[in-house]
Amino acid sequence: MFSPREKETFKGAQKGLERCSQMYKKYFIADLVNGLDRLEGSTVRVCGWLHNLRDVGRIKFLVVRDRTGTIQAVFKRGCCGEEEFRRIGKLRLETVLCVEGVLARGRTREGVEVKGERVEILSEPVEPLPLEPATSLEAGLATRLNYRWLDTRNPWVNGIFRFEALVAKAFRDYFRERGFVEIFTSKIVAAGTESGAEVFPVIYFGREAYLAQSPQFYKQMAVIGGFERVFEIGPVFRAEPHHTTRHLTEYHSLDIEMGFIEGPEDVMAEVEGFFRKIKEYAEKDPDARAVLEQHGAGEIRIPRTGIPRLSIRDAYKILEEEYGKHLPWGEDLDSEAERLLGEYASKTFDSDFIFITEYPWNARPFYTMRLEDEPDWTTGFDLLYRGLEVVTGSQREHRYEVLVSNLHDKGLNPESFKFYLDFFKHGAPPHGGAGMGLERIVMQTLRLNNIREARLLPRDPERLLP
RNA sequence: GCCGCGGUAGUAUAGCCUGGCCUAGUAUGCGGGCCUGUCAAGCCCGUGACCCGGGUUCAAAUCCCGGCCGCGGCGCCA
Repeated sequence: MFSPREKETFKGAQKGLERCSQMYKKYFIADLVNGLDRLEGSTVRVCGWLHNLRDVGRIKFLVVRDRTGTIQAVFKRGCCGEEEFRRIGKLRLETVLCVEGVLARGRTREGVEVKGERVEILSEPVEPLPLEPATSLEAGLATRLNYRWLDTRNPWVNGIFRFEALVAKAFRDYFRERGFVEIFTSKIVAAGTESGAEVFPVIYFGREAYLAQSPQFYKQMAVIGGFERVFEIGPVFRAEPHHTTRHLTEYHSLDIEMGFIEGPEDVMAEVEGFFRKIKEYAEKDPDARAVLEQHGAGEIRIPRTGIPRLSIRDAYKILEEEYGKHLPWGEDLDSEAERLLGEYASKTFDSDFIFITEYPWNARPFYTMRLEDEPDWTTGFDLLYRGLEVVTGSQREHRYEVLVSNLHDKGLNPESFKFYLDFFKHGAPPHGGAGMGLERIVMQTLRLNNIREARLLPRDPERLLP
């Protein structure tokens, strides 16, 4: 804890707080840095957080930070009253303030500085900082998450979420362009989507309900309901007690579902188009480029000829022959196998991505369409991104009788899926779709080592706050 | 859920194996002082910690047990 003296000092700090005379912030710091030619010599107002303070006696340097960058303000003795000047040297880090002064060329990293004339304090910390944004990456992730509002002031951290927003935009833009309609489905549901997976129960006016673990059934309903092609960005909830670097109990799913397809290849083509869109945006958008650079992420590699496709049966062979890893025929891939196949794609195809297709029936949910002549195998596919599963999709079974028999085949009772089966009774086009993990895409693109980094407020089996 | 490792000032760490020399070291932050161009500024002074509970022992940060939390692996998944 903080010493009583420290606390006492901070209590006093609130006195003498100035009223803010002018709230609107006209320029971001990057605007000033980039607009030097136009703005040099004019009086500007820089608002943000006090990132650093270097007091060299009769000259004081304030580094002010906002979302877009940092800028140095210089205060020399005589710039303002003696008392004011003294007070500037005593400012605490992360004080929210506005500096007024003349924008000038300067011997700084940015090549710009503000000849400070006045400091307006908008808000001061009331206790010593538990985490310093400038160096928050030196702290453990748990500590950083406990003080996320300080952590996200760090540009490296903030960049993750600006990039995440761009991925979401790429998703919306791409699928709208492709004729998909955005839908918003309920997250309070009466039954779990896929048998076996853990759900969070909620009490719904005295009845048992669950948080949706996937919009799967509803996006299919929307296709059948005449929308033909739909997409959704929404939270999904999984009550699995994972302790790994790639699982969350709540994450954002990017879902698509499309009608009138010939096969799973039509879905894969759209998924691939979306990842090309991310690549395009990441390379075009200056902020995204800066974030990728700052994270040392490197380029997103998608072969010109297309993302390679590999049937899981061929994958078994490659794992056996190239890596000496044996998986029983018809088993799902484990995480090591996914990592190895990612490596294989990188080395063989110079690709960060590889589609694994025709997953075995016993590893896929009942609504997956099986291959016509090989019912032990399905139209189900995964997309591995740098060795991690980021997308799962398939053609769905749209024939009512086949769905019922598939349920039986899985040992499930069609009665408990009646509400879903009813969708298929009145004309359902052949369709398919995919679900993608937003945080996983961001994690892989920026090469983060824990998915919690890619989630503003992560939830895991232990963490429920902040 | 199972398995492994861990928990020391606000933060990050040293010390733990081999109990006593720990009045718990270091860096940074925080508080005070000096300094006319710093840019992870520098220098001086100060402040502040052994996760919780039980046990072993003359003696526990150190050894043992339980709990909570953290990091990671597995299963499962996006």
